[in-house]
Amino acid sequence: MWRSWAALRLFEKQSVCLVLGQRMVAIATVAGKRRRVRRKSVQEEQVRWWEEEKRADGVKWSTLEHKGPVFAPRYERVPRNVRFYYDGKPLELSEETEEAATFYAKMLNHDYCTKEVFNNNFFKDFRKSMTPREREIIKDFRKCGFQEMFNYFQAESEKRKAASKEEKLIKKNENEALMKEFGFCMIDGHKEKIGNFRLEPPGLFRGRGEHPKMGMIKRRIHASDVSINCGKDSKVPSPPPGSRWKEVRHDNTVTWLASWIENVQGQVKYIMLNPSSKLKGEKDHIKYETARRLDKVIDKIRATYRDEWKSKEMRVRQRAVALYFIDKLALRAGNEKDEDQADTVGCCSLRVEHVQLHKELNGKENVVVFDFPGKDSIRYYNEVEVEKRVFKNLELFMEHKKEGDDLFDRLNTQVLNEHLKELMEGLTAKVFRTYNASKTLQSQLDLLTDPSATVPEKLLAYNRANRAVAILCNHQRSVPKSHEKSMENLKEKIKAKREAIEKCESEYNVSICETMLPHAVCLIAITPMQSRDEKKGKQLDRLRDQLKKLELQETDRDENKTIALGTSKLNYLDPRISVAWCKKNDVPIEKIFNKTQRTKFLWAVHMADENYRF
DNA sequence: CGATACACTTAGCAGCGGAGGC
DNA sequence: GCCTCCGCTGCTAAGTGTATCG
Repeated sequence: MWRSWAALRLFEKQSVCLVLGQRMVAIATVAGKRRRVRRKSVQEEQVRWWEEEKRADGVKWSTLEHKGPVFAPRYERVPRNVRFYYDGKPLELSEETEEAATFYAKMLNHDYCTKEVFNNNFFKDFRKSMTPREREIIKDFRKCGFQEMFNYFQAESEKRKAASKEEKLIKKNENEALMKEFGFCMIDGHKEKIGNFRLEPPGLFRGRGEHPKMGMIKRRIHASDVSINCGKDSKVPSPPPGSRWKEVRHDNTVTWLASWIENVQGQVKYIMLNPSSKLKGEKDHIKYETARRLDKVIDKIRATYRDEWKSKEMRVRQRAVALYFIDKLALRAGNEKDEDQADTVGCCSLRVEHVQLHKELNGKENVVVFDFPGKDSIRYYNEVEVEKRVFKNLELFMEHKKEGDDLFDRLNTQVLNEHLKELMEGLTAKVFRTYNASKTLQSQLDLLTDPSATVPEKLLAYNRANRAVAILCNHQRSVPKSHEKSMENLKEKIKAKREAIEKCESEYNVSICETMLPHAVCLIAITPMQSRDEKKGKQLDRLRDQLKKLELQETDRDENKTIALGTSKLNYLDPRISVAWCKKNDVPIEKIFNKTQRTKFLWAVHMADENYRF
């Protein structure tokens, strides 16, 4: 029934090996029948944490040992003939200044360099990095010439691409060696993959949207900036020769291995484990279990907030309307933000200019038009028909307010979350997003899956269900540069395939006619004739299959051009729903989860059978 | 009580490598 | 065998939410 169990098992093993960083040799015969997997060493498989007891509160691990982070490669000066120009003339720069100049030069063909804020911020920091003499000369950004440096880096990049196989292999091996040494840690006796074991290299800060700090220089991180977290009795990672860590601590109530403070925004950055790790997997599992608990009380919560639309207290009304938006539209909570960040909002931080009320719009009544920059400055635009009571409340909330005023002036995320905590243990605003996303996937799959369909058809159904979630969560992407072209190519291919089918059909008909010749003539030839027919018939079937697949691909790609499916798959959809769907519908899991996703969701593959329901 | 610090999840994008078409 | 293009992966910014501070 489940054809791919064997394949799935194999995948698990591969994933496990990947996680453990072991070498494995898989031998496959030509027929693919005798498949043996040999391990170099017998080591424990990945922790089956989902079969273990939960740990006492707050403590995240007992032992933790690692090698510390990998530092960014040190700066190498550009060749002497690659020069920075000022006012049309070459100008020799000190090492530090030159490095800063290369940050900008590398981005010369980027959109960022057309933005005034970016250029101003860069130039300000650029001047800070200069020697007094340089600062005396370089006073006007418009007189700076980065082109030669830019050309140099382009050429270097071309060179790298054109490198020989051997050179590339050497690079690859070096990388793997680094990964092997620094990419893993030992935690509670198990080897686990680290997520980001390299410190962020210096460069220019690339904020999203209209970020006031874009273009500022993100400085190089040294050992003296880095805090290390590891087990008390473990070997402390060694800093580069001649340097010391900022601090070494042994805090087992947190999950990070190293941290530093980034200079542009003053935020703490961390080195943490890969999503495949027990620590992350457990947390992920809990997240979905919380969302499932919400399912049990959601009717009551909805009834309550509808009731509260009528409350005497403005505070309660606002809370109830906000919660309705969060539930119905999957809006984010909307924490307050500082002035020195891009101006984006979520539910609680909506301002009056972000919503428009229409008694009637396009044949719908009581329409609220949302139009605001959300996370990552992605535009949220939605025309929503709402209950009359909500509409009336919004009119009330907006009374006597001007642009820039908060829509929900008696509400913030802390207040909202405190209220939610009363309704259900562990309930916060973001649980609604997880809940509605997973719930939507489940119901859409139920709706769209035809059990008798082919695998490609089922996959289209799955993608459409996934897409419904991505739309709900407003997971957008910019239309890929190559979209137009790739659609054309696909159409071309489809045309060609149709022609091939026509051709094949006519040939098939001819050969059918041939077999209808008088028996006597055919007797001797019957075997070859039949096989030729069979061959044609099979070819025709295959071509038709291919055509169908292409057509499905066309639909899928076009529907997907501005929608990103990955984010919801990775962060919002209970993977057990997908696993169960695959098992039930005989779709190989690798058709919907790539290798990374399978490693991250290994727990779900084990936990869910075909009857799992969210 | 509001501000700030901290920890951790969620997000889109760029660059790269390898599969698949010619 | 070469080239194109597409998906994967790494990167790091930008959110959420709780704890702690003053």
